[in-house]
Amino acid sequence: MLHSTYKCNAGCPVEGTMEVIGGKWKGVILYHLLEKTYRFGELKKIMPGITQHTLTKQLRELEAYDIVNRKVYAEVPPKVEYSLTERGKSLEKIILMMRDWGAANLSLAK
Amino acid sequence: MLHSTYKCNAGCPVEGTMEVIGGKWKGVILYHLLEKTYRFGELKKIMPGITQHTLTKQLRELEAYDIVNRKVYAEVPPKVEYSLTERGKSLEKIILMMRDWGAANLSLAK
DNA sequence: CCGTATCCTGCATGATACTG
DNA sequence: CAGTATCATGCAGGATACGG
Repeated sequence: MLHSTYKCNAGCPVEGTMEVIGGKWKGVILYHLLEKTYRFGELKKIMPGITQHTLTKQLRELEAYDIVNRKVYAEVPPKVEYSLTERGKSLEKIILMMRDWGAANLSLAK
Repeated sequence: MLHSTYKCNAGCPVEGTMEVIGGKWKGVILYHLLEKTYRFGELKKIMPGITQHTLTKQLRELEAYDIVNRKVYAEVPPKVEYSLTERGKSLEKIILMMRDWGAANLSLAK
């Protein structure tokens, strides 16, 4: 979700943040990682709709922005854990507010 | 930005909010409307990168979510003003936090 | 001035299969 | 288990032209 061809104006920081957390699944990923560290397979399990390919990509992008930390254990079978970096944790309020707003304003329940 | 085929889980409200404000320009639009009411042409002017087509579409989507209000003046030449609804204003904190986070964490300056 | 109508394109996301 | 490699696709967003 990179919009490199941006005519910058006063609203830019807002859009910049959108680019970081604006992927289709990034909000959910961050929301889960807020709670605890997760292994790759666990994330896949709690987000049944996402494919392996896409999950990997979104995690890599979050990693590139220094939002999530990727810890690889040199074991067999492999084990990879994802957690929030300090910068990632600084998004907590935003994520939680988005959750609350969504819960209050959208009829996602059923 | 509708993802109708969603496997819902705990993170859903977050994603729901993302769908509402997650368009490429919606963040900026909302950020500007936070400040004051704008006419269509004014919005276009302060967001030089967006096309008329896309601006119209994003505004219509925000309108559909009851985030912005569209007021048409029966004049010649036509005059259309966009403002935030109450629901739109309730997003203010989120938008401002996104702005602050972006300003603090991204090197968009210059 | 504020749109809508067409047409087009890139890229985010997905499906599927294979590997260290 | 946690990925890459390929290939496919839908749709958000853009270019352009026209209309009330």
